[in-house]
Amino acid sequence: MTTRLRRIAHLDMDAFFASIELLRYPQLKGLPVVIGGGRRTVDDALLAGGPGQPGRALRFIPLTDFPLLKNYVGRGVITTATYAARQFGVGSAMGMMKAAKLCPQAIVLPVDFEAVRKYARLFKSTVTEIAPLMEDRGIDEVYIDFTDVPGGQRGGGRVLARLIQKAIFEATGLTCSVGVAPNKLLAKMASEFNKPHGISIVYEADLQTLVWPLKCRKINGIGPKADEKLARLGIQTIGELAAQEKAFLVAHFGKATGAWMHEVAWGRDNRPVVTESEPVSMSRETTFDRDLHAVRDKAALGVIFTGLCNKLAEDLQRKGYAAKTIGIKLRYDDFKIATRDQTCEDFTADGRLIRQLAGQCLKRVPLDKKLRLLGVRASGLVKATEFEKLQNSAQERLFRQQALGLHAMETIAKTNHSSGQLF
DNA sequence: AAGCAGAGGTAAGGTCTC
DNA sequence: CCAAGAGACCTTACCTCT
Repeated sequence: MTTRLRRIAHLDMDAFFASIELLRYPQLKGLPVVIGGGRRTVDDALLAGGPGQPGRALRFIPLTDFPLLKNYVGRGVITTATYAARQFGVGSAMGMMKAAKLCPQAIVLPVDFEAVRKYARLFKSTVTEIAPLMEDRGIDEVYIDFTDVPGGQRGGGRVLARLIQKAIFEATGLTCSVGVAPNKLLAKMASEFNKPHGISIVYEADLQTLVWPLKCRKINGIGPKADEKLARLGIQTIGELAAQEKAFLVAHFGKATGAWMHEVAWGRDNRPVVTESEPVSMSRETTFDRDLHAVRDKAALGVIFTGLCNKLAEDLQRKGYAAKTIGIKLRYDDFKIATRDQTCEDFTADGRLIRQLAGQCLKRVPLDKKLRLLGVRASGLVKATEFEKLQNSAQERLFRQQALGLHAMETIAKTNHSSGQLF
């Protein structure tokens, strides 16, 4: 009996958001379609025409009635594009205006978050029914530990990958790509090898032939900045990265990052597949329709700021968390970002208190330039049940009640005082 | 009294990902 | 004026405590 090979799969849904729209509007199959545009509805953001309310019975809308990218106005970005649209160089995170220049004839649709969540639940529950050790990696991808799943070793994982791929298609009508490898790092790369609707199986011995020729940028964790720095050092491919002394990488990228780069270039990664995790922070942020001035647009900003705080408080309460640290984020018209944090004595999920703490942060940040974005963040989270336990412990209780009482009074006093001068 | 080392917390900025 | 929103994690600096 041979020992079992560690087999980790990475599963990535193909053009997830766009494919969901193609299920709803089959007449768009094969056409360039982009999904996105920020939080606005398509109707808000378009100059003229459109199919009306997305999500209605629109199967039979004539093609001429769909809104076109060339008519888009606003500040959004592309979330996903169909493969037909990608032919034109349009892709995720690209500004809508830039995309409109590349492919003006593309049809633009808003994200239907409800549908996306529904399909995400469906594909993930399909996966866990077959292979229970699944790690959630956002809305449209997961890692799966095949090692001990029946059939997970056959064909290096190909048999199980095909089974899961088929089950997902039957449950959702959507396709995905799967990579199976000895670890998460390689599995993630492998899932891209045969996109869309592909499977690729990678063994340790494939490192030099399949991985080393790839650009460093293909490593999950090496983004545009690190890639550019590597390029300046004359390092383009993962193989070239693997050829560097660890000490050299540490000297240029720091102790942690340098050592990590050396490891991943050699295909080494022992991170486990993690099925449960606690959130570290929650936030709400919004980009304004136009840049706002801290003094001139004081009233509008105040309304937005309070709204963000209240939404964040709702999020915390709905998910059952309280926060110890409240922070703000500003993006100025020149795209520079400023953040401020404030840690408080008690954990809170209260909109008024969050607004007050965030207001204090706002006083510590320069407000001379126009603002493009405003955000509020809660960190230092604790589960509300734990929070209540703390509150209910006999000695803590009295103290907390006194502190809360004082805080409430302070909050009212300070808010009344400061709301007039902030904006 | 001053200095140092290590741990741990807070704050600000930055990078990366989907 | 092309460049969203949400979240995780890293680095550096600074402070406090021991």
